Amino acid sequence: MRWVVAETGDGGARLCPLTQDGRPAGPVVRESSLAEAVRSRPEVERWVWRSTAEIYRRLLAAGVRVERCYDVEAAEALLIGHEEGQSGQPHSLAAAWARLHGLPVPADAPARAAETQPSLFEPGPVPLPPDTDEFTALLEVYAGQVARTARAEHPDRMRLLLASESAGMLVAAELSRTGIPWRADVHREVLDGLLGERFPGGLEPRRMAELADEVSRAFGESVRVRPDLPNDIIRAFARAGIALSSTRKWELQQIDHPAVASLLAYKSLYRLYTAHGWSWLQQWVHDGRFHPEYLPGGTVSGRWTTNGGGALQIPKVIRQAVRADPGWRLVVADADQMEPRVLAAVSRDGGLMEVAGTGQDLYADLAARAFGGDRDRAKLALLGAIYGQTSGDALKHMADLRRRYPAAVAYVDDAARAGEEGRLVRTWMGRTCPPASMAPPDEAGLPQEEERPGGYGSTAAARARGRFTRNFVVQGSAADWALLVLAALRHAMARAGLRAELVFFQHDEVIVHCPAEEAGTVAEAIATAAATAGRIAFGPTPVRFPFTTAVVECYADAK
DNA sequence: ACTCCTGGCGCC
DNA sequence: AAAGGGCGCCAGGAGT
Repeated sequence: MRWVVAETGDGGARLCPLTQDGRPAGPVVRESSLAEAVRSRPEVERWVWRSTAEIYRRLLAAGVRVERCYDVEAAEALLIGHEEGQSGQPHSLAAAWARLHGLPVPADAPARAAETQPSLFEPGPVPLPPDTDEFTALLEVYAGQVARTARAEHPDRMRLLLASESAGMLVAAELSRTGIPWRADVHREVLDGLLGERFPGGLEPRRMAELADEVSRAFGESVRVRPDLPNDIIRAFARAGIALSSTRKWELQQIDHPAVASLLAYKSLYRLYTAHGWSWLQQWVHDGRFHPEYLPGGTVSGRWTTNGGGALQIPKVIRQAVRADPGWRLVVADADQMEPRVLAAVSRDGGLMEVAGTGQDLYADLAARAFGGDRDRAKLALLGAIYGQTSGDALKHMADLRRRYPAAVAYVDDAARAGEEGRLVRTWMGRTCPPASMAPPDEAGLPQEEERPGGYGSTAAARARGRFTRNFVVQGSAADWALLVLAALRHAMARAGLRAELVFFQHDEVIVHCPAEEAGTVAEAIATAAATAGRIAFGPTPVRFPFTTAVVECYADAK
């Protein structure tokens, strides 16, 4: 049975059981401790509450684990996007309640700044009107959501999406609390080795200063050229007779000039220094763990983001600092060619399903069947189809692909056309892209083309939106599937009573930290979770979702 | 002092 | 060889 629970502000809670359609199925109980109220009711199948990030954080701190929940604010975001194409509209309980009653909708609270220490000025939830209590509002909004879900385009898939988004919220809260094992001493060794020693007074570390000098010298001028200022670099190359439109790496690599090598080396170190240097370590790693704050559904496509710490952009060289505890291992598992396999499953293209029905390297298989054995070309073609690439050999490859896998290409082409015409697209489970009017894509620098009324016409903006929606249906459906993997893995690990802990998630990759003797069981659980997720998300499908799994002591050794 | 924007690059 | 989708983060610079 489902129960709804709301905090009362004094550490207590109000709660009651719910009927199938979301109305009270018993008396409302008031308890003095939220944690005790939940802990003492293990028979509750799913807890309905306002916000997992807030309530579950407190429950975890009190040592209370929950198996399933329904996050009303997360559900509101998905439902409002599905119904009205208003992704990004306010989705707080207060906003949902106001919409229900036809009242002015309050804005969401601003995103909390990333901080390692709790702030004195936690913004807290968006307040309800003074004469409305949270419990009542929660009941009304939830019952409304149950009814709205039944009216979705695919109610069963929408229910699944709401449940898995909520599961993601539970996983995120647990991940943030657990953190990633992080050896600050190893991290410092890497920094010392690559960047050299630091000097007092906020100066650049030695190696960066040396490279900056080399860059200046290579231009052979008396003026100093600062490699961290793109304008400086472009002007210096211009004086040397080389015209650049930017200082991007791929553009610099094209030119022949003695400054290029040092400049590229500097940029690489600069990046490391600013993004994952000593101050990052100081700010984010405590007691041997890195605790990023995960935000499930932080992107429109359903991928997660993190708030501060850049947890989803950990550079390869820094991964040496991620080490298992003594006697423990890291089980590092990433889904093989997740997005092409998802495309096969959602488009139901016969040929592509057949290729994706093997556990083998999908690109190699694809290459053997359609690209004369050229794996790189096959990979490029398929990713180009998903990303909307239009240049280079992409168009020629698209033609090959379209002949061979017509339904798959038609699926993404349809999504692109919908986007260009200003329509909405959805993932397989019903996550919906933002409406065209909200975020008109902007292709700065391109000549403006005539715009037809009522849409983008065939402008650069229209094509950009087409690329976005083309990608959305694949990336988003993959994100939906990944949520189900996480949920299934979480349940399996809990059922098995392991000491293993999930410590990292990044789009198509999970890391589990576990005693060495549990590693085999964990690896099996991941494979099972992947298959389960595929079946639940897409129904019966020949498509397989293999993971590459490595059992290592150090994250850097996984690939 | 602050906020916002941009360039660049890390990850998927 | 060339530059397509989603992000976060940092530093510098412009604007206030």
